[in-house]
Amino acid sequence: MKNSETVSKCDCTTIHEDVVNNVKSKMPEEESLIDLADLFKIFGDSTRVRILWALNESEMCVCDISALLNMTQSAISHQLRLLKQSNLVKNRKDGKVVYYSIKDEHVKDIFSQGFLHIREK
Amino acid sequence: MKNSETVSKCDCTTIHEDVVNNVKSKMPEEESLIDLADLFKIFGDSTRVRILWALNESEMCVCDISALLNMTQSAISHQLRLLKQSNLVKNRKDGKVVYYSIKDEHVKDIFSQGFLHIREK
DNA sequence: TGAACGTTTGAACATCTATTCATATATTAA
DNA sequence: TTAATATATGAATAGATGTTCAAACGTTCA
Repeated sequence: MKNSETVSKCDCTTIHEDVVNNVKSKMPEEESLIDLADLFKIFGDSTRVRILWALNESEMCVCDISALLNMTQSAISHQLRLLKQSNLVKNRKDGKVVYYSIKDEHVKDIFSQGFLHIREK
Repeated sequence: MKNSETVSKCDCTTIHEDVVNNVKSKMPEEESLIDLADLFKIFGDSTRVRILWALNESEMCVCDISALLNMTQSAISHQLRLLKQSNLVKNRKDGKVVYYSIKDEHVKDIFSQGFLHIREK
C-alpha cells in the first residue's frame, strides 16, 4: 500500500517539523528503498545464504547443493529460482545436469559487511 | 529445524562428492550463517530500511518518523523495537519524547553494498 | 490530583513465504 | 521405444511477519 496522500496515517502532532522536512528532502525515492529491501529480503533466509556461500566457493549442480545442505532438491530448486530472478546466480546446462554459480561479485562484500555488524556485540 | 543427521533429506545420488566435501569443509558454522540471515532479514523490509535511512540523516523521535513515513506511530514503534533488538538503533529519553538514532556505523556500508548490486541491471 | 501527550505493548488479522508433495519436463542410455 | 536420472514446477500447507486496534504506561503541566 502506498501513501495515498489524502489521509495522513500519522496520528500525532509533529514535534520537529524542521527535522522532518530536512530528512524528507534527503530521502531517496521510495522505489529505490523498496528495491533495496527486496534485495536484502533475498539474503534474509539461511537456506539462500548457505547456497550463496557455497556457490561462492565453487560452481555446483542442484544435486550437490541438496547433498551439501541436506535438503530436498525441490526446495533447493525453488530457492535457486529466486536467486536467479534476483540476478545473484546464473546457471549453465550440461546434459541433464544444471550447474549454478555466483553471478554478482558483490555477494561476497555484502556478506562481509553483514559480518562486521554481527561480530561486534 | 536442524539437520537431524539420522535421515538424509537429499533425495538424489551425489554427483560430485569431492566438490561437496571440499565446500562443506569451507562452510562457516551453521549458526553464523543463521545470524547473518537474521541480520539481513531486518534489512529486508522497506519500512525498516526507510527508518534506518532516515535515522542515518538525523536523530529523530517516534513521532517524527511517523510523520516522515506517513505511518502509524504504533507501527513505527513496533519496528523500532526490532531494530533496537538487532543493535542497529539506540534511543534516549527526554521527558515524554524518545529519540532514536543509529547505533551501528556499518548500516551505511551495508546500504552501499546493496545499491552496488541493484545499480547493475 | 487529573488531563494531555508521546510512547509502548499485546492480541488479532491478513498477508507472505519456505518447504513438501506429486507431477512434469528434459536428457541420456539401453 | 522405454527406463533412469536430474531438474523444474504448481498446489497445498504450516509458520512467520507487518500492521492495526485498543489499551496501558510514563511524563509533564495545570
